[in-house]
Amino acid sequence: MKLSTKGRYAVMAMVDLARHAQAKPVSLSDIATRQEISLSYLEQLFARLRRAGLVKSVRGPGGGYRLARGSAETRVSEIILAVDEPISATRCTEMGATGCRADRSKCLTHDLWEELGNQIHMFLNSVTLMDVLERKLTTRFIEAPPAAANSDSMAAAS
Amino acid sequence: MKLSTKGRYAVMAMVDLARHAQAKPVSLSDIATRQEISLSYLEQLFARLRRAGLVKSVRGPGGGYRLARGSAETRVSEIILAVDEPISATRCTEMGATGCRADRSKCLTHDLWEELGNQIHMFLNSVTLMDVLERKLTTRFIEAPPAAANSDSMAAAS
DNA sequence: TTTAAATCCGAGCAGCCCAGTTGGTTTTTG
DNA sequence: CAAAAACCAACTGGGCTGCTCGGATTTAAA
Repeated sequence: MKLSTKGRYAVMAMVDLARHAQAKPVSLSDIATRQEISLSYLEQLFARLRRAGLVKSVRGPGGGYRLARGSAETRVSEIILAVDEPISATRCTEMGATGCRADRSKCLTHDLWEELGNQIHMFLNSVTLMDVLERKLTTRFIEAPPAAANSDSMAAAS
Repeated sequence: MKLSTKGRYAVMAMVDLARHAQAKPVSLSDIATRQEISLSYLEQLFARLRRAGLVKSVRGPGGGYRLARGSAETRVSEIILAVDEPISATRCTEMGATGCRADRSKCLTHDLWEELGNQIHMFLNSVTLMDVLERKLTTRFIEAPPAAANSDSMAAAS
């Protein structure tokens, strides 16, 4: 889960697409002007989205893009995974299955990043385009600070 | 919450520091060789960590760094905030308080990124250095996929 | 049938940040 | 004094991002 601005642009565009979905497909130039993203950049993003099966294209004048599935069936996580390179975090980069597990001293933080990645993915996977449109963001995660609530850090100095 | 590899290096180093904490302070060159991070880069990171009040330095031979607080009182979120530039996400960049709220059409995704940022921060804020050392990662978040469990996406194509 | 709207495609490019290097200076122990 | 360490500032190569340019293909409308 890469989580760069590139993915954000893609999500913005897809939300825009879902919002303006009608009988006619939506052209990229419309999205470009509405979202203030360069047309050519959008083209590159939608090339990936199409290959990932998230949108369908209609060529020729009056053409454009449509969601391949419904807005309630398209998850934000899919969009980001489609446009961002996979890139496995954690430094102990894919050196085989157990490569990093071998010497634990170097990868003490391995589990941490893995778990963080899971958290992010599960959150984004729980949000659909429709959720974003209707601003129904699932705040069903995390209820209260675990223990010894530190309020907001940045306190104790010297 | 920037969440780059830079922050990961800092956390790796801090975990290493917490692990090898004894009577004597830990030198950066020790951490550098153990974690395979360049010494000078570590110096830059620890300069920030020191300014943030997370570590204390001891100069001269036999010197090094110590955690300013205990490993159970140092949260991962603090480390990342210390080394990464703040950088406000969401494109509608800090144009005043209500700047982005003004035209909602452009910032349909605003709430999404904000909520995602909250999720990440809350997770990292719930993990201390001691938690990482003892591999007690709080899996107290998220219990089950919300609804219509889609297992793992990447399925439906044409 | 021509025209033009749109998707498609590939190459290239300026700017930024990351991770690291270099070359010091200061402090402090032995 | 010598050496170990923290400190400090400037610079650099490479990679990614967001974008531009110049096309080509498809196809609806005129």
